[in-house]
Amino acid sequence: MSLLGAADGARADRAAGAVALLQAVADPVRWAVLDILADGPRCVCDLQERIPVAGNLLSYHLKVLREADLVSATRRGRWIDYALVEDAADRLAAALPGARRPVTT
Amino acid sequence: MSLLGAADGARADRAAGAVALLQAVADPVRWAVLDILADGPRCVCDLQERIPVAGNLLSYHLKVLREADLVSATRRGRWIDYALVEDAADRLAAALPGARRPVTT
DNA sequence: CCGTTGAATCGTCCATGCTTGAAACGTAGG
DNA sequence: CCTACGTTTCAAGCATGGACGATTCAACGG
Repeated sequence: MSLLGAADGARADRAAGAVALLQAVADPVRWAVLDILADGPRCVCDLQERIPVAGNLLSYHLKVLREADLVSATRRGRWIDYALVEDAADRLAAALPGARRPVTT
Repeated sequence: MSLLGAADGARADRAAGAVALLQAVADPVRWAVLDILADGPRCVCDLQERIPVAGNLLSYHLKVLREADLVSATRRGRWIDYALVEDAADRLAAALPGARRPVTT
């Protein structure tokens, strides 16, 4: 029960996952990626022309988002399409402090 | 127009403030503080007994939250009460990527 | 095959933010 | 006043995450 006192069990359970999720979003590049993907799936090359950062750097941030289970990647020939995971928006909303519903890990 | 290409003006406008807000929340201590304050105002000593971190450290994180305009502090005698700013929840919800409404700075 | 393109991975460097300990500040009480 | 308490501020140390360059991988086209 990492941070909160033993009395706050339920709160502590939400905390770890919620913070991890928010940390994934709280970066300029990753926020931009998610905001673009909110409009629908995009291939990496498409993201790259809208977010002016080095290709390898974008790849790094996509990996972080993948490991947070916020986006999914599917190869389409030479390209790779990224899309928001279906419940991404819900999980993020639930991760905000004070949210009534728990974070689904 | 920091990150997003010139074509994404509106998105870029939201980005900076949104990320700043999310960065303030994406920390275990600050998340715990906000989650507790969501139930109502609390004095620092009250927060301190529910979040087992050093006093000065808690004070540091409270300052970050103050500077993000998420919480307000008012002195009551020897103690200082912290409370969520009224529109804190709305501002946070609006800061999530894909949110339809812009972030009010 | 071989070159090219889209994308991911690796190794390294650097800055930023969290943590810690000590000191300072404001308030109340004896 | 002088002390005690609650809280903040200051001056470090330290770790971690993000940036960069070079390399690797996978798919397609000639």
